Amino acid sequence: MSAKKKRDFDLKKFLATIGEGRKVVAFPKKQTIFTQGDAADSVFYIQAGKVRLTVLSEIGKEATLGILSEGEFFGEGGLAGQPLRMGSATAMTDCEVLQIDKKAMMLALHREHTFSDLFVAYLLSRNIRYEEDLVDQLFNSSEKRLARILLLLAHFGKEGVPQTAIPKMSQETLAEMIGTTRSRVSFFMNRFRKLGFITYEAGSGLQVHSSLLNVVLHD
Amino acid sequence: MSAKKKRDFDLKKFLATIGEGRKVVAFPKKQTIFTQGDAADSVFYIQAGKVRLTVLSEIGKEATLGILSEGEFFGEGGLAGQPLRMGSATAMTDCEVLQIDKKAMMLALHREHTFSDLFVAYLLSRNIRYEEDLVDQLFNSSEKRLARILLLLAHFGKEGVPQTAIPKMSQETLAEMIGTTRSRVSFFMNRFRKLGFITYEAGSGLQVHSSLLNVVLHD
DNA sequence: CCAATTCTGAGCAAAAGTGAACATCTTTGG
DNA sequence: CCAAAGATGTTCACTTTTGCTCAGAATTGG
Repeated sequence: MSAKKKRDFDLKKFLATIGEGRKVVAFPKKQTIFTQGDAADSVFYIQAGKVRLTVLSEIGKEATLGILSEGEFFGEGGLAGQPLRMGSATAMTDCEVLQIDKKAMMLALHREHTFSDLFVAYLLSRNIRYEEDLVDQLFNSSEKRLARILLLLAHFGKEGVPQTAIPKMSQETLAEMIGTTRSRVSFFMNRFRKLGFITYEAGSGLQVHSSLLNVVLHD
Repeated sequence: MSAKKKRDFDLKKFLATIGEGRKVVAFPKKQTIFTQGDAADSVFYIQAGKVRLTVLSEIGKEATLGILSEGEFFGEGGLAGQPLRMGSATAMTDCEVLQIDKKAMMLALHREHTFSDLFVAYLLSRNIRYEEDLVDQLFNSSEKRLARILLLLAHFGKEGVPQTAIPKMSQETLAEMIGTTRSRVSFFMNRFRKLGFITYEAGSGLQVHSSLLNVVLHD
């Protein structure tokens, strides 16, 4: 999308000028970037790779709040005054992230119009996504929620293209994202496969046939 | 809260200087402020009253996404490029809201550091709330979700004070907020009452005994 | 004040979802 | 290559939730 391209360009250009208070960090796949309870004194910006955000409940159940890609921020709660991380961030693939000190970030936001405009745009889009996720939870059954997540994952990064490949992730993770159990996910995945909405052989990549799977959502 | 006081003060002062492209509008209780599908060409800021945000599903089911009070923005989706309202906003009480044209809002954000800082702070806090709502949906049973919403509503506007009065609202609305049915809400409300966690006689105001109700959340 | 509307409390059968177990398959790291 | 760890497909006894329906308050608007 051209809007996204532009954002990336401007952001990278600008972020490079922050100077003090920022650093590029690489995380290998599966590495923890921060953990629930850590001090929240910096913000992250993904330059490459995918990051998974999770939360642990009091009784040790895990939920996945989102999977973020290149060009997205995370860990911004600290800017709003949250002293501690409310969840954890893990690298799903090898990642390169820009870590920006809270103080430097706030200065940059205050100093540079363009940057602040872009950050506002990012926050707005994030708001919209959370709102949609919430609406999905309020309205839909777990079967529909699974269908929706698969469709969203399939469109990852692509624009217009009827992209169908889905980032490798376990049924357990899918279950955590839609708030149900793994056995339920397995059940629906097999149903979708039998109906021809998705394709996969154990282990091989997952392919989503968007136009077909859409049927589930609007049944 | 002093942070909130400060924000209100600064915002009001600043918002007054926008001049063109803004106007104060009064809505009587129950009046619609905008409807899902309307053009999204302005943003609102609540000066007084409470506003309810709802979404209608394809099959006509309604969900309540939030109840906002003085000092909060809504309808900001348009700033992110959404051409139409994705939900509806209704005055729950008599309201006075500031309606700001999208264009004027964007100019103001771009022009005035302080304003942009405050708006970013608002968006961050909204993000956090949505995230919490989503986590709540992913983790908790409808009984716990109801307990949480009651606790949140009880703390409306007050700070520190063990406030217990809850804005008048039907069980139907509560059901819409937590994504369950009214009869379920009725069932749990009676349970909470029998256990002494809340107090209400049909029709009279609802009182929440926070410390007791908290037990439900952490059972 | 009354009629109409809206809210509430209940009950119940049917549907959806849970949690745990167990037997395969796959992947991964020596 | 093999053993261990991780995923997946399935089953099953329970729980929870839904979707009704009904009848009795309570509220609201003339």
